[in-house]
Amino acid sequence: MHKRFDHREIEKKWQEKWRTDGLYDIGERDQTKEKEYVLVEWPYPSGNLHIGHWHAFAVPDIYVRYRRMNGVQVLYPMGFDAFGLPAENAAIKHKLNPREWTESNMAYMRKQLDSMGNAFSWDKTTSSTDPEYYKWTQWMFTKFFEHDIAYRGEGVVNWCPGCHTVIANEQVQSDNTCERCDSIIEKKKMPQWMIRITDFANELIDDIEPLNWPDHIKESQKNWIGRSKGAEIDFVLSVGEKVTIFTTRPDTLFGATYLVLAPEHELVQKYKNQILNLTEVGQYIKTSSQKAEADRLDASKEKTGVKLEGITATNPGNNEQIPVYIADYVLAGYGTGAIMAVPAHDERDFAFAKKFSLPVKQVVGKICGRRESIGKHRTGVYGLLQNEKGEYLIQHFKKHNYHWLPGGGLEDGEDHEECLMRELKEETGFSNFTNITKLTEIFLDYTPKAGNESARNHSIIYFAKVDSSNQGDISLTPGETEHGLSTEWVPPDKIDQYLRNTSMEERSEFIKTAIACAEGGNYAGGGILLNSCEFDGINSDEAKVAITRKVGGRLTNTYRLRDWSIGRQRYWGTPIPIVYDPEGRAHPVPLEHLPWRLPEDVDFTPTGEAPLAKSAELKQRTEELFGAGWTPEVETMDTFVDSSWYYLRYIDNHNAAEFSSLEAQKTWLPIDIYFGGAEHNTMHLLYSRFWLKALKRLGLAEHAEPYARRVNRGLILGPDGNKMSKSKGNVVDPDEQVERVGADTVKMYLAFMGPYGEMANYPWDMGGIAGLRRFLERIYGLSDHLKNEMSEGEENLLHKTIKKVTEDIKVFKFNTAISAMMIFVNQVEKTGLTKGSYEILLQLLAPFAPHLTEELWATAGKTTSIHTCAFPTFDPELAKNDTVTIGVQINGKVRGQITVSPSAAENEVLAAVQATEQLQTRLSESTILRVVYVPGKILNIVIKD
RNA sequence: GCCCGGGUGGCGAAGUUGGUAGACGCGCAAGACUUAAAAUUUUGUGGCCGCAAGGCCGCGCGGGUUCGAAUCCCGCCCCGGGUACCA
Repeated sequence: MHKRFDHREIEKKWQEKWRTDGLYDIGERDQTKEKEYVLVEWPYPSGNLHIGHWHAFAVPDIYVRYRRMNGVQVLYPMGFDAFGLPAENAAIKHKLNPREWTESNMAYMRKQLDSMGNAFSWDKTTSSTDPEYYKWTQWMFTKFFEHDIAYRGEGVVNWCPGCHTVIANEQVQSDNTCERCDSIIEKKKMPQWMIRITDFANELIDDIEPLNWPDHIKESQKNWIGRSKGAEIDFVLSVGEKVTIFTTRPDTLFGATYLVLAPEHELVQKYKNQILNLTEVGQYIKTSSQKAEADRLDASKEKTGVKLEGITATNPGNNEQIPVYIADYVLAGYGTGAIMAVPAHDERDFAFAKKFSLPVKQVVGKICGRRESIGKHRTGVYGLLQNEKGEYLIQHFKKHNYHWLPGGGLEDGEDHEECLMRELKEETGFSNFTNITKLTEIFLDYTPKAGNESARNHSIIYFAKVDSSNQGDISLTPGETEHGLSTEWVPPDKIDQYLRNTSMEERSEFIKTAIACAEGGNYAGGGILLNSCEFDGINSDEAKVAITRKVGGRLTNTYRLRDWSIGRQRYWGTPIPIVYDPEGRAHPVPLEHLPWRLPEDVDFTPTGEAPLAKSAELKQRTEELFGAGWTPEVETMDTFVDSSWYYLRYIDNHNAAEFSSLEAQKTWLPIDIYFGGAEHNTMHLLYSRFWLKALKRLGLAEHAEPYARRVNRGLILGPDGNKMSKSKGNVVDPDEQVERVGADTVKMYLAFMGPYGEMANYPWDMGGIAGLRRFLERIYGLSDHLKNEMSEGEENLLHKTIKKVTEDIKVFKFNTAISAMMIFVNQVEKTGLTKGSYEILLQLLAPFAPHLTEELWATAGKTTSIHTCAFPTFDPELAKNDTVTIGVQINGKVRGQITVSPSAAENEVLAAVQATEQLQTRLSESTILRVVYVPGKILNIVIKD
């Protein structure tokens, strides 16, 4: 019978002791120790800690404690991101002050956070609503304003005509109506405070590469920024004005058969008197302003648009007159808000052209090729095309697990080129390849795993010269195949999909077709132009430059990323520290008047006016400080601004003279690990990365990147497997759980659910948590099993356990670390353990169950905290196994097992297998063709019956 | 729609430089203890066939490569996150 422990008493006792001892306060930087800055996303004080907060804060605490036990000075701060909409909504609903609501929430949540027993560095805390915090948010804004990083610009907002105010996307219902008044929401351009984040777009893309982040997050960030190389080209309209379009495909200029402007494009308003169908156009503009952006871009939805009657444009390539449309698949905020439409080479343009019966003119050829599977060691794709000099471009795309073989298996004495020539002859039936030259190798975007460099994906391009006398049998029309009209280049990884229905028998015919089709162009950036006057026959990459130059265009990058609109017509946020002089010019509020306090005399119920506009005190304050006729800015800042620099305040939270000294930054930055949820992988990470770069540009920061490493956690679901929500009634209250089974159990259960660094979803399971409680109870009773002598295998198991726990904590696989300790306990409960082993187990467990282990440590007679001990180390020799059981396969199927020494040689193992009665019978009547032996893993015997 | 993830027993999962699929925990079943229950404890537990030995099938679905595939390649399906004023 196990002793049960009283978690309520133990946890309370030790939390108080740790607090009075200041055990976790970080204090000054201790230069004798390595530093580590572990950051978790600061919570919004919604009023109640939920189980997701536990998952976010208590599980990384395991790592923090582990590192401290390794002698590292680990900064693990916590604070509150306390401005935001929910406080204002609660205030409106319950007629309270947002500050009171927020502060009482923070006080309550602080108690809840304390109940975790985490090793938080509370001496470094801060909160975004603290005037000493937002003072610096404001100061940085004024610096950005002075350096033109912050500016007054135009932004697109959700405008509710009913409430007469801007509303959040979240407040827009799925039918595009306002959640408060059900009016239809309109997109509206309004003057906005903007941050010039696009100025940093290149740095934000380029600096991300060296970071120790998961590739998928880097990918998300890059995609969000969406850099595309292209060109701006001016088209002259019949009204005499130029319109600048952006295109990523200037090489297709000659295929532009119409022009499309975003409905919001300024020229539409400017020349509305020239538009003959203005009523129809006006109607369309209104309708599209009422559509969500995602709907406008939805490729599956039918394209809409209206022709601007009375206006045409001149294609600067060929001087053709082409019609001008407005269509909402073109966005005002991307590129220049105007495009040249090339239906032959853009899917969206093609769909639009089909609907409006516009001409489609192809100006590059199409992809040709076929998937091959020849012989044992290769599979690949050939693409062939011909340029104007009568040369064939042959592309061979190859993906193989073992190694890359250009063109396939080399025969004796053959080099790569000879090999490819031979195979091309065999495969195509053409015998007239006379010369073949490797042009270039392309490494596809793929990172080889360590030690396996040969396995990367290649594409290799060869030029093959062909005797031109033998081309009579190639005659097909470019652009036409059984696959229909091609409207885009097909990238290498889509070739399989494109060609999958082609059978092996058609091979020779297909490749002939491919060669013929290739008279037009190709894919992968090397296309050849058609129907483009003097550019015919030129490679499309060259044509991009040449055509842009010819028509006076400019090669540019454009970004999907838009400048950051930070103004909010809300009360509960950091006031934008700007005042306007009587002439309406904006001036930053100088440092001596910061913090520019949020006024208290405000009615924040929505009336259509920004809440701060209603403050008499703010008006008066402005006039007093700056003079009569001066007026305050009445907008507050997006809360993403507050959370863009909180990690800088943590490290210097009492500094009254600076937001964060360079000294503190040198000491603590960069953040070594930033734990957080996937929901912040794009916007928050991008904004905060930007913020530091902007500070650095102004000489206010030391580093260019804040987060050296990013780790995502999964999501905790309700017991029913759905996302927790009050309406579903599946919310798990952590306080109840802690009361019932204790903080250590809750923490360990969350750690045990699955690997921490993976973005899976984990349903909460009441039975599962009971299992962890049982485990801790067994630990509590383990001192009954103490004995003086080591049992057989105890030392080996102990060292294996230390090894496993150590290795797993380092990679945040707390689940398997716990499982290793369970295996240890399962064993020693049967055989007993020495006091030494027992104490090491407690130390291993200390980061996971800090209260219980501290209690047992004290019970064992120790007078100092277990959390100040060094983490146990293992001896690799003692952790080794002297035998290993491997699987025996026959023709790839497992037919038995055999226990051998890990270092046994293949012939020894094979002999042992042949001596085994059970396997002998299977082997005796057969011929062994091949034996594959992987030491420590398997022995596979390939036989023929 | 677009971008990024995830999918392995009844459940959470382990196992990924390709090498015995299901460690550990939950649940379930049977036994011990108990007047009984709870708690505790022992044993068993992927599915199908078989008394057993053993066999066949199994990692969302369909193909492929390989002596060998959860793992690599191609094509799909379902679920989750983000989508710029929720934080």
